[in-house]
Amino acid sequence: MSDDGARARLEIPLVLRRLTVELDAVGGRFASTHGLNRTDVRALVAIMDAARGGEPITAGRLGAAVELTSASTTALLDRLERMGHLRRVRDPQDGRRVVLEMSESAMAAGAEHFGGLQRGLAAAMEAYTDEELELVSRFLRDMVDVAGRYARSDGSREAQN
Amino acid sequence: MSDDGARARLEIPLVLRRLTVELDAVGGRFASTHGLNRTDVRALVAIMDAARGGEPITAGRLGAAVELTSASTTALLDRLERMGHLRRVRDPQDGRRVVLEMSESAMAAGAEHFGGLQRGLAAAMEAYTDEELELVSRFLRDMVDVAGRYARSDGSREAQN
DNA sequence: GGTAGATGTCTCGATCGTCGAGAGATCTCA
DNA sequence: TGAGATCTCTCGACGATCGAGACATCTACC
Repeated sequence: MSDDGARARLEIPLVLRRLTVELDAVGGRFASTHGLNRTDVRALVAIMDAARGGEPITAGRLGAAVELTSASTTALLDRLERMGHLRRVRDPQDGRRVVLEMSESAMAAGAEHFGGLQRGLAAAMEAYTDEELELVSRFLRDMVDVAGRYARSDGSREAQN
Repeated sequence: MSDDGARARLEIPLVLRRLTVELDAVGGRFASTHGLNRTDVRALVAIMDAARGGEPITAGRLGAAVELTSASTTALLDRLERMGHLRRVRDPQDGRRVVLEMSESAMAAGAEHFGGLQRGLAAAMEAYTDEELELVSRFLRDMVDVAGRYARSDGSREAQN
């Protein structure tokens, strides 16, 4: 192994964590400029992700995603609905469920805030070739898999490969 | 641009966000297994980072790092100190300052929890060559720079290159 | 059909984290 | 030495979260 390779192996975990700190700070700034707290932002992200995936999320599943009790989830939704960031819609298929729809204004605010970051990332990626970006993308997906295993392992033993 | 390259350019921002979500979840699990909240974990990370850098952090600088008021920072430190995760030490050079030292037990708990993740990441990196990892590391540092600019830009205009 | 249990959301009261305002101690510099 | 700046802490208020439980709806079995 070359010295540079050894250095990269040590640095990458550190840089990954710094990256999460910085991206978290971007979210924090979005929160403060819109009068939201961190939980609210995490919830909006989860709702937007679900909407992008085609299947809007329900109140209960949102609570699980952001790790809140049902009482806290209700309060969270009250806040976001009162601010006009989402609508609660009764599921016609299952009258117990409440499905969540983000408002157009919330979508626009998100696009406005994170669009700049998105463009910055795109600009930085210009310095890389297609092949390099494919490699990076594959690497990042590997990291997501590893992190996902440790995030959800039960803690009684090491996460498995 | 090849199709795969175009796809990677679209995917990388998404994967980056998924990665932050997963790594955040790892931290959340650490929090819940140790009776901490997310702010506590962010604070411990900041304190540990500073300690690793050689210059232990002060109460005020920690508050700035985790974006809390001085009142909240005092309460945060009270919590962590009561749990035995840190010690407050008066700065002999400046009697107003309180420098923060993590306890050995907190360091050990962190190492135990995140060591598994670290080993998982190292194992995943085995599948890559030194040159590939150097590229990935460089790419991630670029992303940190971009994110850092957007995290700290004043919002009145786009962050500059 | 009807009933029992499971499921999803909400309400209520209590607790804890965060804030704004300001006090007290210490440092800096004229 | 004194005035202002800086750093941390205290106090009271507010808001986010929780646990327990109520209520409506769905599912499955008789």
